[in-house]
Amino acid sequence: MSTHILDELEWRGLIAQTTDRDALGKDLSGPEPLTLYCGFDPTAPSLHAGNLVPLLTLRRFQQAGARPIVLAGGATGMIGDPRDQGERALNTAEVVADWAGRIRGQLERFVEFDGSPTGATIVDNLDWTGPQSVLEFLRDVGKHFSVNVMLARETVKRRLEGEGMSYTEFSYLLLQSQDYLRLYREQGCRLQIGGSDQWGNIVGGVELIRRVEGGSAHALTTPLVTDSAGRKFGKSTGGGNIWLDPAMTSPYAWYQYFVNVADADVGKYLRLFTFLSQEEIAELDRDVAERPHLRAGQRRLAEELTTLVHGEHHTHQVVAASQALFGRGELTGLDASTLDAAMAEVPTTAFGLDAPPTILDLLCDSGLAESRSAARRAVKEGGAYVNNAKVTDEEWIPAAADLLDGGWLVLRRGKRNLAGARESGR
RNA sequence: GGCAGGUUGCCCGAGUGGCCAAAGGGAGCGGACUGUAAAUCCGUCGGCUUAGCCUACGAAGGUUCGAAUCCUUCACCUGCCA
Repeated sequence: MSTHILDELEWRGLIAQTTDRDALGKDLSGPEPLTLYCGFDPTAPSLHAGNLVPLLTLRRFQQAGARPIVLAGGATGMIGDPRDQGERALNTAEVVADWAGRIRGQLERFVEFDGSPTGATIVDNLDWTGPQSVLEFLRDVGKHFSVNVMLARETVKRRLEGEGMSYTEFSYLLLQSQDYLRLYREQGCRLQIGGSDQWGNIVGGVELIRRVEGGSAHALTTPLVTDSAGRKFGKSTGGGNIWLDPAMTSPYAWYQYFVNVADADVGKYLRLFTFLSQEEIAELDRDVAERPHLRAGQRRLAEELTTLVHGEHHTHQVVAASQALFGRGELTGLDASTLDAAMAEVPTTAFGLDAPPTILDLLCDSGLAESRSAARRAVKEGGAYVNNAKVTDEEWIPAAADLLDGGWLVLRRGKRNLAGARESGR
């Protein structure tokens, strides 16, 4: 099984680069489970869909008999990995700590902590980086890095050609390299994986391990996922990232994002993000090619990913909600419990009929519109609906007769952005 | 430390005294067409108590009836020189 993991990953399109592949394959099929790690920096309060690529790869390795370590970057998140868009604004220690805690909670859900030889471990690099003194760091780690080599790195070169970069960000490589060295020493970690933008940082650790310990460690990166139009995966909905945190991206919105994946991308995404077998995926590929209007691939992809992130219960609710609410059919036939369940998956707001809100208020309060101007625009453009009926008057207010079972109004902006508003009496 | 150039809306980028909430492009959003797809087309795209007002062109002052545009100081970036 474990000898095939690399072939499996290759088939799924999950390998961007690796260090000596044969050596890695050999280590993976040794008698002991290979220990590997992947780090995630808290640059936001939640992981986003793109983070799933390396994270699920970690899980695939675990299923293939390796032992995963997930690392929350409480320390590295304070510094910021250099990126092309320019110098990052530093977040306060409190914010980073808070985010690191949230992300840690999310990370824990994707690998098994069963205490077995392949049971996962979770660590935070702040635990060892925090207490370290600058002098220790400079002597023990810094001494092994050549500035000449660091300057030759692609990200660094691009930044130097542009707006430059601070010493702080320049040092990021050393921190991540040190993490790898630590885990190599203390946990026998021999492989680090990450997104393809992490290649340089990972290899930095590989070289540090060779210099300091004379040991050999591996690097493997997953590709940056883009859609067929070249857009970064997970970025195109709602003007930003789609997040794992259900408070930031509702399970319904999450499901809808995947249901809407373009035909040209479904096959690729099924390989990258699901644990379906090659046979199952081949069959879905055929369905997409022969009966595209059924969207079988998209539906399966959306279901798999919703279950993975939000659990089976939410998947059922979200699928039911989509069927109940999406058809543009009559909503008056739905009973209160169906509506309650559907509305639990989307943002909601409450109101009272004694002081009825206008359509603008409802759109804003429910989060369907970011501002009153945006709400006005939605109405003007014919993209605002209540109970599947288009609302064209900015002054529209709900009447008792508009309420569905359970006191609900189903609000919609555009084709697929849903929210609920509930009459709360009083 | 000196000299030169730069800092514009989510991003890129035009704009050198009024016609500038700021050209153009991209992204986003809404609509049409479809299959909740792609491509294409149309519209929209700072905020608000929306025929009006407020906030905005690195920051703070100043000149002017009027400033993104002129002046001063500051901050940051880039390049050349030391």
